[in-house]
Amino acid sequence: MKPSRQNQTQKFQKNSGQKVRHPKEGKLKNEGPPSDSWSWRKYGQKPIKGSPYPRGYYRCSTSKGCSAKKQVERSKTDASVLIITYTSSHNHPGPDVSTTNLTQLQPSTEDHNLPALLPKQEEQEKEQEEKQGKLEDHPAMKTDHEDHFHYIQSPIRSSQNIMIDQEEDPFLEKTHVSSTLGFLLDEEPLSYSQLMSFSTPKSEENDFFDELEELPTFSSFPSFMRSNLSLERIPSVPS
DNA sequence: CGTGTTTGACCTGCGC
DNA sequence: GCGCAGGTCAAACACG
Repeated sequence: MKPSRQNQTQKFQKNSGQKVRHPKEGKLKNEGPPSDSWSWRKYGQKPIKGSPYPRGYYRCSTSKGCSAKKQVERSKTDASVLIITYTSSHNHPGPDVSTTNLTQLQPSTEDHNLPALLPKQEEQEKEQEEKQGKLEDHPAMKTDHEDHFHYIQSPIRSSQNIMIDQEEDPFLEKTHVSSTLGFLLDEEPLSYSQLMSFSTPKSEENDFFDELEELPTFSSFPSFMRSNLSLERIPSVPS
């Protein structure tokens, strides 16, 4: 039982009837569209210690019973980078993939597709990681054992690297796969086409995506990565 | 009308 | 045992 909370909430809400600001504008500007075609409902936002940017909490609203969640936060080092962490898997088929524009990606089953990342990008990404100092600790990816996997996307212009991190892998020592991974696993049918369309119309970026297309995509990706948690770094172009 | 966003408070877990 | 940080909830408001 937690009655007090409701009381407080009500109180605070009633007292501050002006808390509501610009829902859509704010969110779009800050975090940008969820790069996936699923429907996400924001249910919370919290400032993270050590990070100047708050972290947003989203829940899959595509299906009522879906427990998929995702956390969106900006990289403290690169404000232009969005780090999206997916938790839990969708227990329902993807949204209308055909309706959305994910014509390129088609998960074999209903699962997810993993974009691949070029070797070059890996190098760049590594550099970035070093800068951030966070990736250094986490090998690009380890085997996931539960339900979280991170899908990181870095600024296209700098280096679009996708890496999955399993910080929660006490069992698996950090396997340095960073050099081999190049994938983006994710349950969300999102493709680079989406990314590029939303963040960089430049030829350079296109080039990058172009390369991605040539990549062996996620074929080398174990399904474990797409299982549950993914971290994704999305280049959010600051205005 | 329905969906989604915003926001402060509350709850839980972890570290010291 | 206490404090801190992170994560979640629920009501009101805005937009399509």
